[in-house]
Amino acid sequence: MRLSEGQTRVIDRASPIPFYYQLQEILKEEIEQGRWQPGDLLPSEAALEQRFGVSRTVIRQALDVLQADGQISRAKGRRSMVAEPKFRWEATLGAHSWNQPAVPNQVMLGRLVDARHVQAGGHVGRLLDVHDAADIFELTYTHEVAGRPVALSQMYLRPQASPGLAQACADTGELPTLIERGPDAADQLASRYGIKVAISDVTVELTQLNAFEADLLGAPLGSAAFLLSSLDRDAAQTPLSFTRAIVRGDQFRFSLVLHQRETEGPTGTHGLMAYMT
Amino acid sequence: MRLSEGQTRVIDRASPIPFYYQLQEILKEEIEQGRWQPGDLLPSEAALEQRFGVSRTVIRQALDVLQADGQISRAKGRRSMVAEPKFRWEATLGAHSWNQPAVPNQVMLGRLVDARHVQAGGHVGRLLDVHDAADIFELTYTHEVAGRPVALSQMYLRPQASPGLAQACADTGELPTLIERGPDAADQLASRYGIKVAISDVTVELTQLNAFEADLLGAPLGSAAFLLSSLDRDAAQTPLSFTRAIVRGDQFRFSLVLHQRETEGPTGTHGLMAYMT
DNA sequence: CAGTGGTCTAGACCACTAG
DNA sequence: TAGTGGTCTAGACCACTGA
Repeated sequence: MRLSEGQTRVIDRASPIPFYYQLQEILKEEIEQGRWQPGDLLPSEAALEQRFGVSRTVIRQALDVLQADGQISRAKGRRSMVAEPKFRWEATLGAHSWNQPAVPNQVMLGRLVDARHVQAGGHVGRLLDVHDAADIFELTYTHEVAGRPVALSQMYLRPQASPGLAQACADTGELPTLIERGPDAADQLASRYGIKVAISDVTVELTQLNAFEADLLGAPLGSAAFLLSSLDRDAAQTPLSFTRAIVRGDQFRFSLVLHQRETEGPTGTHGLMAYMT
Repeated sequence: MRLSEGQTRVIDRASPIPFYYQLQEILKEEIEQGRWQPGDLLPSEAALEQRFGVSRTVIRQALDVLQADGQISRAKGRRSMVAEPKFRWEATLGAHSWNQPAVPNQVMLGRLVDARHVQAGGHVGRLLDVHDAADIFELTYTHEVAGRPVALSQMYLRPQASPGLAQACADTGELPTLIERGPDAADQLASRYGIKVAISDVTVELTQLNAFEADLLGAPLGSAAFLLSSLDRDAAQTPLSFTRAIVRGDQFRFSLVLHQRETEGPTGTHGLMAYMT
């Protein structure tokens, strides 16, 4: 399957591999070989129909795969574009704790877009151990890097999370105005109300964007994303807050540096998978 | 949009929301409400065409979304089936190190399916700092839980990773036979050759299954998956091995318990997202 | 305005499953 | 063998983009 420069790979119509998958492989390879640079426009779907001699359905199935993989971005009325590489979020996990997380050379901006009371009923209320009639704070953030929206998070906060917060709520009956719209609302909670998280139970899974999420993130409906759920407790195991974050899978990857201890037991240590063996 | 029991939601043809997305929401809700249990067969695509009055294209777009989200499983010749819930992989991340990872109440079986020499050229060779002419070991594993294949990993190992391994290679010129086919190959490396990993650089991103991966995992081409890449180094920063693992996103989620230190700095502590703010 | 991608229809053929 | 999902074709209309 090795071809000299300039030659054009074609779809093998006798192959059992579906056309759309062969096509997706061909285009991915051409992108990786630099035929088009990030930001360049791909040929139109009609042009690809001509070049490969298949129907538009096949062209679009192939582009669907490339898009979900983060290789291209598409928008109505515009030709499809080769995407910028994914952002990378880094954290170092040493012998003691998390340390120096960052998106290198980039600033990730969190922006509070909504703050409100919600009824405690349902899943979140149960997790936070708040009975049905009571209120919970819901704080909605968007997160962007280099102007690109990459994530969306919703934090659900118990009014009883700290004495300071409970007092402020009792005084006003409202979400304390100290939680202002801005990038540092989470820090405000920690510094002004003394909310101390001791244990975070974080779950990472894959999902697809629903209409609300797709709209806020400017991404297509149904595209693949990370779903991070985190239940935070204090040292006495009392639940404080629950956070649900959606991170665009086509824009982001996570990177952890794990420092192993020499005194470890016999468990496998070759990468994360070893722990699953 | 609240309907009484037994009533059937229909597609709103005047809505700007695409038919396939409305349909996917309807079916997801019916699954979550228990209209069908895990293992039950959904109506056939033809029956859904009849019920909702849309073309098969729309039906299939909707089922694509549900499948990628892990809600249903599909197979040629058989009706689509409501899927079992995702597996959950757990680890506790304490003040000191990883601890007690597990798939609760389940055993995850790693099985070595292939072991061979490969040329060092390319990406992996550069990462492992091995020059082009030399060989690298490639160990391929599959991982399954409760009989369901959920992951696939390939470990690339430097022959120079430890004096013991280098000696064994010099003796035989082959992959030492001590690495036998079986679930404990990674442990063998640690215990028999004294390979000590000090630092693991793990990257987590989203990808889609290629033909090779889909075949080994018995999953559809192009379905969403986690891609874990791990570069493992010893205490002197010398690269030892590189592992690339594919974990089915429709079958798996990861769960971490983070124990925060009281002496932490001012960084936000409300869940993982706080580190991104 | 023409070009383009997003969505939808109505068909077709095939390989696979299960009765 | 009948039913089913996987793939593919050839059209259509729309909303949006950019010249």
